Amino acid sequence: MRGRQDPGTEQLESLLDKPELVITEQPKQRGMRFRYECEGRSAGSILGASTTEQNKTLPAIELRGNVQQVKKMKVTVSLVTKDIPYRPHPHGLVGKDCFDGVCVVTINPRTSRKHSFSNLGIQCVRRKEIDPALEKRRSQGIDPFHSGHSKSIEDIEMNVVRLCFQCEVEKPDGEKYSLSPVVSEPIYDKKATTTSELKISRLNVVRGPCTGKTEIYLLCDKVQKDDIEIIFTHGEWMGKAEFAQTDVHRQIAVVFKSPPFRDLDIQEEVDVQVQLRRLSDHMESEPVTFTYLPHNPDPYEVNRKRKIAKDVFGDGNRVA
DNA sequence: GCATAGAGTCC
DNA sequence: CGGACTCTATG
Repeated sequence: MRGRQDPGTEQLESLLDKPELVITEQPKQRGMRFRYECEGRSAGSILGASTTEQNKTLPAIELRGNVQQVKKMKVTVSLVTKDIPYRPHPHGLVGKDCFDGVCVVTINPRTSRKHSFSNLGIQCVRRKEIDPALEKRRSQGIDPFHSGHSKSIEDIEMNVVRLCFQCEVEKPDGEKYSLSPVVSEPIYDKKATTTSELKISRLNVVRGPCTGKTEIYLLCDKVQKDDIEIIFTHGEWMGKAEFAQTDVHRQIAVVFKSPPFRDLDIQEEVDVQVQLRRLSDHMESEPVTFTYLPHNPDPYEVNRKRKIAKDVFGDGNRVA
């Protein structure tokens, strides 16, 4: 920019001049339960977002830029609220390198500019401990975005946090300065039904007429009766199951009626997908299969006999 | 008092 | 780690 001849190179160099902290592996957003202090210390480990069954990854950060100007770096990880302004969160981090709810690591970027965080757990505080916990953060000097810890904070979402990485860099001459803090994607408490993963356990009926109205019992992990729907899909088509909130039994079962399929004249079975969907965040469960059966308005099978006759003696386009 | 669901504990 | 239990808040 600035009318230089080679803006690409200049841009790159200016980037290199300014060290910058980046998250190279986000934390996995769902699947981990926040643990209370009373549940013991091993609060599990936050995994990386790209974790698979075969290959576990970990949340990781990296210092980008001109590392020659950095003697060492101190990274402080704390929890902040999901929404802006990112306030200190009363919940704490426990596990490796964690003390008083905060994780601190010192890194020599000339040795490794990356760091991955293993064995990080989220320890939740009880509601009555929110204020003391926030007071503790204040005494620790943790307030990455200078939110000022605004006073009445009963409206903190307790089921979701973000990791916040603060980085203090020390130059060779001993001078220290702080980089812009970086926040991760939100991490949701698995135990909270408002945000947990949706899962269909089983259906008692998996086949029914394409005209719908089949009564089906669905067992599932805990849902909220006022925030859930059941969708049937097949390609572009979608139908919604019919049920009332009173048909949701203690959060773990739903009795509903299948919707009619788009095509009531199907001649063969059609498999469709059934999913739970949360209204508030559009999260969907893994699908289970339901099979629509042809409606039979032809009790004497006149059409079927005609069809057979056509297939056998017809126009020659069909060969058995 | 009853029912429901969220919070917190226990194993 | 996850199920199940108890306790508590709400209506």
